[in-house]
Amino acid sequence: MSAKKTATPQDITPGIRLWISLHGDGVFGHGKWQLLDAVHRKGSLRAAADWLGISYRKAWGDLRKAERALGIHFLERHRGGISGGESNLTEEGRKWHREYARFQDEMDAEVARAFARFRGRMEQ
Amino acid sequence: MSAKKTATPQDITPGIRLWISLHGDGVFGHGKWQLLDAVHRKGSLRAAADWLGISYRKAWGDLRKAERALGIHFLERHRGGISGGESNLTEEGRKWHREYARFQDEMDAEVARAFARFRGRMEQ
DNA sequence: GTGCGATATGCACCGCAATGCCTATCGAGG
DNA sequence: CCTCGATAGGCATTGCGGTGCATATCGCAC
Repeated sequence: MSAKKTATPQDITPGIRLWISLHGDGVFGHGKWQLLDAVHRKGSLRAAADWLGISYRKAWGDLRKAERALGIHFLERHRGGISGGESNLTEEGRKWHREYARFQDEMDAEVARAFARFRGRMEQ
Repeated sequence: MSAKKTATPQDITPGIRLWISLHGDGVFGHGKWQLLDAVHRKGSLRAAADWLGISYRKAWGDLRKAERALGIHFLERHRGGISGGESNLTEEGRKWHREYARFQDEMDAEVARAFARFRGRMEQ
């Protein structure tokens, strides 16, 4: 082991959380993106919630909040039918899903760079 | 008013939160930076807490957590004396205070740029 | 050696957001 | 027309971070 107590160990990592606010409060972030992502691949909000390990109640509430705040319909919902119902991303939903991911990815890469510089400055 | 419900209004803004983790949990972020900042200009932890509008209890606990986790002494504490005591940033504390601010500033600038690109992609 | 005000720390309590429980409603299919 | 499973949503509960309270210790000045 390298043995030190004062310096910056290797398991110090940067954290970042991004979101999009309307009038100051967050209405879309990583959690809701994951939800869109899960719906996209599962075909229903319920299956998406189960897949993510969160309650349907929360998933539904979160999505509603985002849709109301942004005035966007992310999902095309269908109730009833033999399967009980289903949900899929709308055209605009897919667009958000795709572009937000890119936004997040760009920032993830950037935080790694900025943190490396920070660390460089600290260790001299 | 511009009148729309589906598009992206002008008061949609990006949010970002940065922090530094050790073994996965955050030990230093904006809150603790503000604390260092307040101590720097006030000269005591108590005055800093009052200045920030948080309880001394919390300020003290937060700082202790960060110091223990990182193995760094941010403050040089003095108990007793006619004034009761005081605290000031150590050399290393000032360095963190300065460099973390730069790290944060760089990311703030970056998120503005990335979000502008995101918005540009969305409105076409 | 007494008083004062800040550091130091445990513990009990409180407020609010997240979590979960329960119920209603919908509609294709048999 | 009844079943089934998912959407829809009200409402009770809980979990946890922050606040407050209490107590101890320190050391300079008087």
